[in-house]
Amino acid sequence: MASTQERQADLGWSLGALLRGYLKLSAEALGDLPGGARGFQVLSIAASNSCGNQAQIAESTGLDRTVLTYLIDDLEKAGLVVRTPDPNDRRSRRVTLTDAGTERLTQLTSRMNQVEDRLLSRLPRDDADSLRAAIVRAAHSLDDDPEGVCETVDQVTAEVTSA
Amino acid sequence: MASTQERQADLGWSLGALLRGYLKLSAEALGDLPGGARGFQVLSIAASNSCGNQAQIAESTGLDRTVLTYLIDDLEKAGLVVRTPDPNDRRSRRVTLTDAGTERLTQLTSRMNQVEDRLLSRLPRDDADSLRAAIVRAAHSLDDDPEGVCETVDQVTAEVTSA
DNA sequence: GCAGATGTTCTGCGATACAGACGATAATAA
DNA sequence: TTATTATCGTCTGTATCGCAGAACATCTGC
Repeated sequence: MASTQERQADLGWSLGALLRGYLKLSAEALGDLPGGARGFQVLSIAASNSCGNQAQIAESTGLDRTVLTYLIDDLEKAGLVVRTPDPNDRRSRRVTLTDAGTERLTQLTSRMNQVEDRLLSRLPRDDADSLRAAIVRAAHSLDDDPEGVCETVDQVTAEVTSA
Repeated sequence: MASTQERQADLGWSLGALLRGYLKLSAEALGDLPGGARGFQVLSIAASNSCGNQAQIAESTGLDRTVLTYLIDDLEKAGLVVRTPDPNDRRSRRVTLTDAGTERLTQLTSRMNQVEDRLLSRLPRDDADSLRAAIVRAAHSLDDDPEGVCETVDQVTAEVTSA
């Protein structure tokens, strides 16, 4: 165990490098999906009925609400989602998948799982599986953070955004 | 072991969430360092005499060379680094730390290690240590990738960039 | 009803990635 | 040597994105 003093503080670099690799592979896998990896995230969230309105999608993805407006516009134009007014609160719009969106998401999820496998393909299989699970667990641990570590931050995108 | 079909393809979201958290905490820890987390990465690379010129720094950090020009300008103005022409190839500039830069980097590395600890502080200590090491290992595994998975990608930043 | 809060959209601004051009320099070929 | 090509750093122009703030509709609480 390296002590704090001895370590090189390269977790940030490592996360950035992994995310860059992920986004690069995603770009191929997602083809012309509006918004690329961001669009895929929005579809995934919309599919999990857990959150309907744009504010929640913005918080979950870390995207700015102003960008989300246009991203959802594009997904809607592509016929993958629809905005429907929430009957309980007409200020907010529920974003739900169309049939075409559901089908597209199913295809893309399979391809994105392959992307994840490829990203970690240099690691021993078991290591890759457990690392993947551990990363997901660590990310979820931030959600409960009372200090709100996981809120939207400007620059994640600037460094790691996908085209 | 979830099969590819059953998984949710949320590694990308998780990496983004972790990086957002990291960048948020970094912003506090780095104060007025030019370029924030990006500036810290440049200082770290300049300190490891391994790579001197800007092209190598750009490749390692995933930053665009045009942005790097201005970022290094700012670090130079702050008296933390100096650009010196490489005597062996006068096209390229070696970026080296000044004494003040070395001192600053030492302080900041300590603070950034604390940031990494805080980021994973919701996990059991041993899990956090091994996860951190595994992430760093996985990131380095991309470097050797013959397919060049780890090259500069636009959007990592858009999603995960630091302020 | 009224004041304040919230959800969405729009505008303006700054930061960033990217493509492309440029000049200086280096490496290679003729 | 000379000419061609490639590389490094810089600069310009364009598009995208995060963010602050305003506007509008709507909800909540008084």
